[in-house]
Amino acid sequence: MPELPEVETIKQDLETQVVGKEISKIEIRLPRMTRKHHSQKEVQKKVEGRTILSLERRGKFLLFHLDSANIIVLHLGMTGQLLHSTPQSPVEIDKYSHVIFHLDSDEALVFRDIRQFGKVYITGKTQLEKELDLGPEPLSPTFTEEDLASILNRTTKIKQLLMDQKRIAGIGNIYSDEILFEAGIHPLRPANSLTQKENHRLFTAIQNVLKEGIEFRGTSVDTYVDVSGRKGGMQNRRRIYRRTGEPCLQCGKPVQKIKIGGRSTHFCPKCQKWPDEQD
DNA sequence: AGTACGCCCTGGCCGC
DNA sequence: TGCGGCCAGGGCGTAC
Repeated sequence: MPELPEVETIKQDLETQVVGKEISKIEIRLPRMTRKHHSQKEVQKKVEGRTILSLERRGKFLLFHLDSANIIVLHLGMTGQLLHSTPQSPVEIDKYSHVIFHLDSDEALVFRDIRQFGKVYITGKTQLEKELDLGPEPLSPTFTEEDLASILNRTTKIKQLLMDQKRIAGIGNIYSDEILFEAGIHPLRPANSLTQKENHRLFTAIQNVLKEGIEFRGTSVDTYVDVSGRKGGMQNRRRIYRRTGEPCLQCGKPVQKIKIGGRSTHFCPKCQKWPDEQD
């Protein structure tokens, strides 16, 4: 599942490879991937012949700023991949290759997505933020511990809150489990029950875990690969996610799995306690 | 308004 | 070998 570190890795790689290049043609092989409010022709008209001026990541979204008032918005969903095809290493087009951006000099960006939860659409600069409707960027220098405290001011379970894109952008199921383990906070805790000390630990864990994810080029626990088709390295540094039954790396107790809001949640029952159980 | 939940989609895995 | 059933889950629409 591409979350903030995976999308950031893709963005940084692509920046050096496609900025300044022209999109000669967009090939939409599965029209439902461009759902939203656009016809295929409308998308083609707004994209074809345009140059990619810059890339940006916002939460789990990858944004292509064009030399017009428009922006290509891309979300990789659960199983999405964005592969850079070059004449030296061409990408094979298969039944999961749903959208292809053809670039100058026989290059292309291939949007592959097995489960089709991803999407790509065009929007204008002025309505971008309103359409994305995202909370603050956790790795932004302007994001403070006080900002986090104000986000936590509600009864929602902390795990669900960390995954709520409207409250804080970019954290999904893998990194929320990793962050809560790192902070020593039980995933079922009401967000507003965290002490100031725990709030501080959570803030630090968010920064550290996400930065580590970027440093190790993302988590390839499912289908995630970078623009060259290579796996990340963060799955080997996972401390809790999908380690059900395995010993906790801190205390040795078996890692437990529960469902929260329909999502599998992994935690250590000893290291992630409720406050009144703490010694 | 804020929260909860079913649904979309497909491959992989398990048991019979 | 084949097949039904279940699991994985981000975000969106709908219901309360």
